[in-house]
Amino acid sequence: MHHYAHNSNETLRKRGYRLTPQRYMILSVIQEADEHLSIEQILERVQKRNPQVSLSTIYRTLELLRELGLVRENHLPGEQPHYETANGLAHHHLVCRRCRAIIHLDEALLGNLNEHLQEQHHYHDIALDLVATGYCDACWLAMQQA
Amino acid sequence: MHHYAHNSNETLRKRGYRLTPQRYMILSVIQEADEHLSIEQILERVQKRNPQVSLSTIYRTLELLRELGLVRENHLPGEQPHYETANGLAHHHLVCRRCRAIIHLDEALLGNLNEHLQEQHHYHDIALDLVATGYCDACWLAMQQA
DNA sequence: TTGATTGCAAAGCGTTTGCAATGAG
DNA sequence: CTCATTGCAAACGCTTTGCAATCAA
Repeated sequence: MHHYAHNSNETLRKRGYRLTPQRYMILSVIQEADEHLSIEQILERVQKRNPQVSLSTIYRTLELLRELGLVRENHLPGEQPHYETANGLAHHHLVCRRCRAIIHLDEALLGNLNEHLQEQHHYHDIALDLVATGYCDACWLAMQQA
Repeated sequence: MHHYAHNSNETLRKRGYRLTPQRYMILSVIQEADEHLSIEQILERVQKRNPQVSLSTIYRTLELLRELGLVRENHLPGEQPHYETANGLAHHHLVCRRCRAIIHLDEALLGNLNEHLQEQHHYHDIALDLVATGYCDACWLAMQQA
C-alpha cells in the first residue's frame, strides 16, 4: 500500500504537478479500496477525512491521475464510470444486455495480449479492458418464450 | 444489406414490438454505414429522410435495438457512445491516454474467446469489446523529456 | 379500434468551467 | 513570492421523462 502511494507521489512531482492534500487523499482512497469506486463513492470517502474537498476537485484529479496512468477508468454500459488503482489486478466484465447482470472475469483471460499489442503498435504501458455483452441464462429463456 | 434489415424487422415483431417507419429508418442508417455512428450522426442521417424524427425517438430506439442485440454500443473513454450493426465485423480499440489517438484492432485478435465464455458462464450471443489504453509513441517520448 | 409509439418541451443529472481565494514549492 | 490548484456556484450538454397526439397491427 504505502510504497504504491510513494511511487504515485513521485510520478506526480516528476511530471511537474504539485502534491496537494486533496490529491494525496484521493489517491489513497482509491488505493485502499478493494474494488473499483464510483465518483460518488470517492467523494464520500474523501470527505470523511476532509469535508471541504469539492466535487470538482475529484473530477479534475481523476482526470489527471488517469492521464498519468495512476488510475484506470472503467465505463460499463448502463453504469457510471468507476476508478481503480493501476497497480491492482484488473478484471474484465461479462454483462447481460437485458438485466445488466455482471460477471467478473479473470485478468489472465487475455494472456500476453498486452506485450503483443505493445510490440505491434508501439504503444507503451498498455492496460486491457474487455467488456463482453450477451444474455444471461434467465434472460435468454425469458426471451425464447416471449 | 437487405436481408439484414429483413432479419432485424422480424426480430422486432417476434418480440412484440411494432415496426414503425422511425425504427426502420434508424436501423437502415446504422446498417448502411461503414463505420460506427454517434447519436448526432444518426439523427442527421435519419432527418435527411424525414426531418420530423425527434431526438428522443433516436434514444428510445437505440436502447431497444441494443437490448434486442440488433446494434452494438461502443463507449470509448473521452468519446460519445457510438453504435454499429451487430452483423458487421466488430473491431477493438487501442487508445492513447494522453492524446486520445485511436488505433483500430482486428476482431480476430481475441480468437474463439467468444465460445469459451459462452460455455464457461452460460451466457448467450456474446459480443466482445476490447479497449486497450496506453501511450502512443509521441506522447511517450514527450513524457520522458518532461 | 386501441394500446404502443412518437414529438415536443421541460426536467434531470453528471460533468465542466470561470473566477477569486488559497497554498505548495 | 508565484503560479498551480482549489472551492464555489453557475453553466453546459447529453439523456430522460410526462403527456397529448398519432398510428401500426
